[in-house]
Amino acid sequence: MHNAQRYSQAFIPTQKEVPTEAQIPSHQLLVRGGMVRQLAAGVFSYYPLGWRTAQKVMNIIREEMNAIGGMEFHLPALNPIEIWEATNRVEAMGDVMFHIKNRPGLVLAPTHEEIITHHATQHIQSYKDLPQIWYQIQTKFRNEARPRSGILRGRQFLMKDSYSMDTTWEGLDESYDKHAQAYRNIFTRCGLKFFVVGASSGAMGGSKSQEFMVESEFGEDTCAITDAPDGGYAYAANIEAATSLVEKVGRVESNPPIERFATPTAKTIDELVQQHQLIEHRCAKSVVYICDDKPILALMRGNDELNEAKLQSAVKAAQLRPATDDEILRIFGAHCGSLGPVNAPKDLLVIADTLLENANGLVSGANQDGVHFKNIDLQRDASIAFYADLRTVQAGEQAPDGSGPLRMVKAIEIGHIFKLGTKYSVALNANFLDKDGKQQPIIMGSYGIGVERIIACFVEQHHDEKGIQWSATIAPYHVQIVLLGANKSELIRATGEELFAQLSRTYHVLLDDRDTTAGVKFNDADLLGMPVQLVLGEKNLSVGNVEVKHRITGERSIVALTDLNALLQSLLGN
RNA sequence: CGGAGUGUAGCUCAGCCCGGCUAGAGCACUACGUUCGGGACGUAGGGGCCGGAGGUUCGAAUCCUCUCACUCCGACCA
Repeated sequence: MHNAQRYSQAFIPTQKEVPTEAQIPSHQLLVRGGMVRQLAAGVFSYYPLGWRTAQKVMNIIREEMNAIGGMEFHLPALNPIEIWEATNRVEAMGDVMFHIKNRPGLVLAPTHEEIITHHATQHIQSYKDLPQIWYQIQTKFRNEARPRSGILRGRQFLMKDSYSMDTTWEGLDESYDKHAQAYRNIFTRCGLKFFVVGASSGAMGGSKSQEFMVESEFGEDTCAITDAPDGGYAYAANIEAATSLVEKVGRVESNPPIERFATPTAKTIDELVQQHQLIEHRCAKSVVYICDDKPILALMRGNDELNEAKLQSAVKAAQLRPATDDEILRIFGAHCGSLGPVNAPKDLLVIADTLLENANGLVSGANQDGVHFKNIDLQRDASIAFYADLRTVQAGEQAPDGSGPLRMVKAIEIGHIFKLGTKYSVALNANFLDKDGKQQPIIMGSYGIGVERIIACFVEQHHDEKGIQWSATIAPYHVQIVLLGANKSELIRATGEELFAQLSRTYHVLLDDRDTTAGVKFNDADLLGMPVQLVLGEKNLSVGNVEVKHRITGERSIVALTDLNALLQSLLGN
């Protein structure tokens, strides 16, 4: 990478106006700083400054991947469709996969599990060939229905993905853990504040998976987190998995027999509570879902919200959806305001949230319009197939590890690690001979990082009203030298040249030698956001001093030229 | 893919309802001069198929139809 750049010869098209298509700060600043430019929806050109940062991020990734034994590949974006058909993913991807119109046998690769596995099939023969970690940092193509948020969600994007291949499940665990640590190193070196959550593996197949997340109001996932005293995160979980410490409803001492009562105008829990002076937590709400074509009644505490993902894993359903009003009427003979676990249809699966475990003294619908039961004892009066955690946690509840009240935040996924298992190796016959001469499928893992998301998330986390505040690790340049009145002062010109030459031996330096006013240069410097600005002006320089501005803290100090190197070292950590 | 909105100069926008001289402003750009430590000022300039196609009309940036693109909300999201 070129270490020394004169601004007067560079292509850095900055602009004052915020582009209308850019809606979020990172997108706005990257465009205003002349780093990226949108070409079409979800498609971006990287201009030289933006590309430098992208390359620095990719180099950090590369170093950390190499450190865990990764081998870098360069794989084709054009893929034969047959390979994707072998794993059924043409169908699974559906519209997300780009197909080539005038060459129907080819598709654009949305990821590379198939291609990697294909090459493994060709070359991996023996357990002696394993383990391997293969990775690539390349452009992927996904026909997103709605690209948005600048480079956060595009139709073509830079992604690092790696694939581990092991002979044993223990080996997979090791490869997975290596990646988990490498990812922490990568995001930390890039200067991101992030957290890790467990995740469902979704359509990828496989078992364990974790997502690396960055808190952002522009995120597409919701997570429950608690803050740690050190400024990091203590507890973190996707809302689909998050739990909290909430007291169970439990049992009350007096346990009279079940009793019907009329509730003609109570259709909701709130109305029920209000009209009949009940305790909300002792009302049991019935929610009906159709899970793989079978109806299921899920019993929730009061106004607790059911989480579909939790329900799905509790009943191990491939598909599920809320039952329609018609279906409910047909199944229960009552409308949805009056459903309950007592006298439920015979073959109906009834499950309940763990907060209701063995509770009594409950109120719930009687499966007859306008009628509820009170004094329900779930042990005595209902037949609950099993209890499971089904409820969505609420902000303010205590985290399960006791680390404080939960905050609900939006988050952006910047990395994802999976234990894939043998899905792809089996489908594509990627086998090896073990020590006993037996053929076994390779045990795989798959690990992705969104390169551009790192950049966008970094800018989201590190900017002010003037511009970006790069960390030294991924800044396009470390130092921006601002020459003031160089056309009038030989001293400034000469000193500038000298510093430029000298500093670029150690740092990446941008020399603002343009013939323009100080204000323009200062504002561009703040917008571009190099961590250190060196301001060379007549007054300071005439007594052997320069001004050093630390972009991140905004701190300025006047130092003697002779002390400059020491200060730069402390600011840039080099 | 459903709903909403926007397309006029490199960028941000006005003009459109209510059709009418050569289509405007600010920023940016060019030249000259004055400025020169926080987006300076003056003077003079260059730059437009008013997203595209069709229609209505004596006349369309403006009205109608179709189409394309982009943005937002939703659905979707390894």
